[in-house]
Amino acid sequence: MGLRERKKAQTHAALSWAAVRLAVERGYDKVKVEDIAEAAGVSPRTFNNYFSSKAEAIAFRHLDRCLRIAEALRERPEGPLWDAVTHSVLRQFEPDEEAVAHPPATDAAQWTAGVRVMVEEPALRGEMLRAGAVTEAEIAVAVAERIGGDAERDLYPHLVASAVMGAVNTVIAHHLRTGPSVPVNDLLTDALARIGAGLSTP
Amino acid sequence: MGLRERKKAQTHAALSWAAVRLAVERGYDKVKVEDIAEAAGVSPRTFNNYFSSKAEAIAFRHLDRCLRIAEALRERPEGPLWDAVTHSVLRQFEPDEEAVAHPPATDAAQWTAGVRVMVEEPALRGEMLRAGAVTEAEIAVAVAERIGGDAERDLYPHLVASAVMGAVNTVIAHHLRTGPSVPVNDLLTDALARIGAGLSTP
DNA sequence: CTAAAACTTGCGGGCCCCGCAGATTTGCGG
DNA sequence: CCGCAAATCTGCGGGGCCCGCAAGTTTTAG
Repeated sequence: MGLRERKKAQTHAALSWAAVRLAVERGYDKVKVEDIAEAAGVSPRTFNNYFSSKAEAIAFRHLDRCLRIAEALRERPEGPLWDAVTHSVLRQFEPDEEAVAHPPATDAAQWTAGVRVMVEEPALRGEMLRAGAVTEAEIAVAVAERIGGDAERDLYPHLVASAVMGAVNTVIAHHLRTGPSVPVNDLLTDALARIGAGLSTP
Repeated sequence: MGLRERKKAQTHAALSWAAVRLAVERGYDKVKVEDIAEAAGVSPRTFNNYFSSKAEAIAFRHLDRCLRIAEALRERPEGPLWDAVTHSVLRQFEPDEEAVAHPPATDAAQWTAGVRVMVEEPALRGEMLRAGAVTEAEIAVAVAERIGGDAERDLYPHLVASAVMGAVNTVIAHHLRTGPSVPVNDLLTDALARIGAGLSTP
């Protein structure tokens, strides 16, 4: 990868992390695109060369994490489908090197509180759901590859993908509602097992 | 219901139907809020008293249809859960009296083509997914009521709701992709049966 | 009939997002 | 090391969206 692409990736990341941090700290609509651009060290105009909206910049962190599920699924083409799915999902909920490096500067409680408020923002919810939908399409393709189907014509891969993302989203929401009394991993494992029970390969 | 509320409901419907019709005919970003307001016979300012964004006005038709699923589910508290779910979903895909009355003026093929283009619009996708999420919450409450659980604390109702909406969304997407070669009802019945198999009451 | 409550509308303003064109930086052979 | 072509950054300008506010108008209730 040349210097050019590396710089681009850096700016991309810097912008999205800055967007998340500021929105969590101050609240979504008290952050101007100008602020995000400044925090990332680029001009306001450049912001929109990287993201087509403020919400997209924030949701990009979510998209990035979700897409790794599909990626992990591709890298694990052996074994039963639902084992691979469960493993691929769980892996994305381990502590992340990049995550701990980027958005510190607040204690955990205050941070989660800020996140809870932020994800209520309608524009943001829509954008995050869209990220989930993009991921779903990727997972569907990965599943189709694995079982030798066609993501264009068959319903089954999309059904699986939808079930997976549904379980993930539901568990995340449940976790944000009820707090960390039950480990996320256990919830995910349980949810995926239930959902997967009805979706054995046709 | 007083005159006041009836007029409000009328304006609400007029605005959303006009928004859909214009967006399908001309394309999302060639429709200005001003146009929608004019088509519904109100001032541009009034539009935003009813909807907080252009996308929301269009997606409202989708939201309305989806919410009827939860409503139907409540009205059918007897029998096995998944029978009731399947029945409630299928009912919303019958021809609709209001639907045939409002957006005519084009042949079916051209209309679906327009819809296909429209739903690609990112802002709109997000808003429609958000409508699905709102519905999901409603369904979760309905399911919790039915099985005597608590939508606030239990995961299961949300898991069911997510699975239902996932199946519905997936089937709709599949139908838009592949055309009307297979009846939607059959796809829905099949998808719900598969999904439901893993989610019998815990 | 009258007063309060609810709704509509125009105005003003802030912000977002994008097209365009000129300056700047990077990649690549010579 | 040089200089050119391509990619990128930036400022400017503008269209459009959305909302608060303060009349003006309609509906409701007593």
